[in-house]
Amino acid sequence: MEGAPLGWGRQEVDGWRKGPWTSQEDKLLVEHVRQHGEGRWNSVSKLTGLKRSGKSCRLRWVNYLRPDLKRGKITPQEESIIVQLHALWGNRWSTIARSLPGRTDNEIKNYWRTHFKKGKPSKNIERARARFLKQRQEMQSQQQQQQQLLQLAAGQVVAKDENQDGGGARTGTTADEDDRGSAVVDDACAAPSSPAVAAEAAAAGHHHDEDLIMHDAMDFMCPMSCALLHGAVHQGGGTGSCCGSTASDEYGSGEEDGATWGSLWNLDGVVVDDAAAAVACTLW
DNA sequence: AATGTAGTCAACCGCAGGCAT
DNA sequence: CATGCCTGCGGTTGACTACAT
Repeated sequence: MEGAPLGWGRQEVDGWRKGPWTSQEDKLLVEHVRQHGEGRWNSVSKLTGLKRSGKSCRLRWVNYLRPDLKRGKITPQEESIIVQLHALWGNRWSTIARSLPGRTDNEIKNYWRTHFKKGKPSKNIERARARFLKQRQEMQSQQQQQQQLLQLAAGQVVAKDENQDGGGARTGTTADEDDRGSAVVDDACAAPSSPAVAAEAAAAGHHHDEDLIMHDAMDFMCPMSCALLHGAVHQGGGTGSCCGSTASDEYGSGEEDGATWGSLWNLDGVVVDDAAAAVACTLW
């Protein structure tokens, strides 16, 4: 803290430039990525003459230069998503960022720190969070009930099957499926949107835990996600009224929100693959 | 108008995991 | 199998800006 200015005051350390990037450096980096693509960051300095470490180049690209970055303030909708996903995933900023196209983990991290870390969250956020937790609780108890019913039903089916030729009835599957409770949901999900995708996911094991988490998240966000997903997944179907409410019911003005959510949940995103989309809708 | 304070953003650091050798 | 390198992630820091006093 004494002597020479710390941090960005230092212009060069061990031959590497540090501190704020100049537009010239940005240019070089952008040009490099355009020619060689992302990755191999350590070769950037060799190929471009840029006196920046690979790490620094990557960071600059990811957080600032990437063309698909969304500029501007975090919207209330994005804020809600951040809160919900943070409740689920904690400080896994990059994971959260994947659910917010155009936003970087750094941005989200900063946003969280400044808005929620020490201060009190906005009313909007508190409401969102409370609702999320409540619904999650309700869903869990519902699933438990469902499970019990299924177990009862399974018992009956098994009894019947003893007389018939099994036929691979779903309800007669192994205990490990039953104890997950979500097996039924998964199965139901596969039907409406993309059986192939869902089947593939199921076959691959497909991060089952994360899927469950996504069930929760999508469950909560259903008012928004369903409307969109019906548009996106069942393209043109348009009758997506799986929920009582619409995206705009609770989250502000309709058209604008629709657009926002459209971009938020665009299908390039990691989160809303077909299977997850189906999950969200079947839950409602 | 000047100063202090809080908020925001960009960038760095250290660590961990994955992959090639 | 061990080692080293590269990449990605989360935490932290410092500069800048906006707002309040």
